[in-house]
Amino acid sequence: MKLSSAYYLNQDAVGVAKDLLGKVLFTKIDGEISAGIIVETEAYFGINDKASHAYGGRRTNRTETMYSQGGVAYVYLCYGMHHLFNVVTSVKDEPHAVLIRAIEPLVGKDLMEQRRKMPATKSAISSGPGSAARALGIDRKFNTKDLTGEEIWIEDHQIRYREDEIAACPRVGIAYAQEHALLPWRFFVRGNKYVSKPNKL
DNA sequence: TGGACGATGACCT
DNA sequence: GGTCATCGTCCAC
Repeated sequence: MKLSSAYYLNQDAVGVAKDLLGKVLFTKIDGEISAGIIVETEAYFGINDKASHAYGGRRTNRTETMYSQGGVAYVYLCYGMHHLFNVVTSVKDEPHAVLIRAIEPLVGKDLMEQRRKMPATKSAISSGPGSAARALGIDRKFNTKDLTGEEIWIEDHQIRYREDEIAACPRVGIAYAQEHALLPWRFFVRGNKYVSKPNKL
């Protein structure tokens, strides 16, 4: 049920990004559990990906997390106010990661409503990477945490989507990545209301 | 050591 | 469609 450490050693972050759709992301904070179905992801593919923080092999205090062996959380602050959560994949020193861009609330909806100060019926509660992380209570303290531990983990609930239910399109907010901005490394579940905009092809 | 800049979202018209 | 909040990170000085 809980994804094992072996799952995260996969060296194909694009494949993992697609495979994570339908998996369930859990957090347990102060004994309280919340979880959501992953419905939107983006792959950041190693040192040759211009959109990645690790492009060109850049190694800094922040990016060091991405160079860890797969199976840890990479969380960083974006625009001074949003915590973005990534799943680190692949082997040590290969900085691949998958950004979780949206979840569908599944467990602990009341907790999410408190954190987001809006009803769980409203799609904005967990739509977009900043909102999804906040709904689950993920902040910078989760950076480098083990994804097979007791605070944050991912489960396989046998939710499977057909090929035609999954869309692949260019990633969001990375215009600076030039030609790499067009790579279809964003995946989402078609028609799911929690998918962030733009949610059409 | 300072200043530009985000893998965004909320609220406005 | 437009504006702007807000701060850690990175690199040029």
